[in-house]
Amino acid sequence: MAKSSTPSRERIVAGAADMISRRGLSATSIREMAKHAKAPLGSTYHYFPEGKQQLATEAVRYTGEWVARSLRKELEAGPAAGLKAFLDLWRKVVVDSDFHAGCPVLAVAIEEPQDGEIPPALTAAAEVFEQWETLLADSLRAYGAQTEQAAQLATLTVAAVEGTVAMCRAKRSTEPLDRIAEQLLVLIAAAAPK
Amino acid sequence: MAKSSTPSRERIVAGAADMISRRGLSATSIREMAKHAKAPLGSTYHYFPEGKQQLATEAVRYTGEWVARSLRKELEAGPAAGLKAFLDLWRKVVVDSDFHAGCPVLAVAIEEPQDGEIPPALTAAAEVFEQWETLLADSLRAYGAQTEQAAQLATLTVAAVEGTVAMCRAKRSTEPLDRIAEQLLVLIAAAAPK
DNA sequence: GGTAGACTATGACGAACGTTATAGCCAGAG
DNA sequence: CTCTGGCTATAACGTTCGTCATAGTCTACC
Repeated sequence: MAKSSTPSRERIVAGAADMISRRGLSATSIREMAKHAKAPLGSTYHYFPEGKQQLATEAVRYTGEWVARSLRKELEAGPAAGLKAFLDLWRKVVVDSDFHAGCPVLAVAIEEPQDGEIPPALTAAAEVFEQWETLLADSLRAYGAQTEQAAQLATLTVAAVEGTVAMCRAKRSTEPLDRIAEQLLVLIAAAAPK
Repeated sequence: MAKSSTPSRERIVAGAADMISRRGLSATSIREMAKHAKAPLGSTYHYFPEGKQQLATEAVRYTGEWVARSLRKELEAGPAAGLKAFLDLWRKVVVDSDFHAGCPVLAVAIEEPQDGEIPPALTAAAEVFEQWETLLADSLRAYGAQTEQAAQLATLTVAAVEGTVAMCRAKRSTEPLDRIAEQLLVLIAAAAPK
């Protein structure tokens, strides 16, 4: 008992994140998530008793932490290095999946809440975006950027990368990523001189 | 006969674009699209015999042309005016829908092709992005921007706005749009001085 | 006024959906 | 050994999905 850290549970979450990033939340069925993680369907409802919403929420947070970890590490070398890592990470996701996968956080963010209630997965997506922005903005400020400028630039960076990943998938090319990389690197160099 | 320009057909396409922008493509059923346009289900298969994919493709192109029209008009006053119109247009979509609607082109762009085939709706999304970028880039060049710089800035703008619209929905706030607006306006003013 | 062809109404098809229930397995504690 | 409780296996529930077929209505021209 109390042995709730079975590798099976994390495998389901990681697999769910991958599938959501490819097909979107509502096009991904719980049966497929289970099969993709080689777990029985019953297990998903055992680990995630609140069903699909809970699984989606955890997948978003899982991705958020995965990216944040890389971001935190590379930002130690300054905001430009952090941005490069951010760009490379998403480029790898897109290329390795042959333009099939993207960002699961974005995929969840654009699904409409149909009740009056705001689904927890959407709130989680907002928090993940906020977290990424804060990491970037803090680093920019630490390297000399003005407070307001840092916040604006961080938002621009996260939004542009998210949008560009989607554009790369549609165009089946990484050229959009290459283009915004140049622009963002210049911007960051100018805003955070030291 | 030959009276294929019934208002009913366009109503279905416009309604489909709206619904796709809210819930994504696969979460939007043909039955709901028909009901939303007050058209019978049979009519959708009469007007769009290739089914859901055709309807999605036309919805993407419809939105693409709607935005391009506004863009072309406002860009006559220069790239800064065009950008402002682009931002305002999407801000209006997000606010008027109480953060429920976004961009249907983005929604279609992030759906995985499950066969080896690339669905026509995805190709249409790529073309729409390309069209918006070209409109912006041409205007930037006409006002003095370098060729390469103009292309990069146009891609950054479209991608950032698309990503920001999604962020605004998740956060239920227009603040991200306000932030990137400032940054992009400065960028464009610097790149296209006259 | 009759006939053709554009549109609508209705219902059905198999498949897949999210979710739940129940019975079985199989480790470790007593 | 027995027993408990975490996990699995299997089947079923009601609903909705995309798509198709068919019969009916309506309108515009000859």
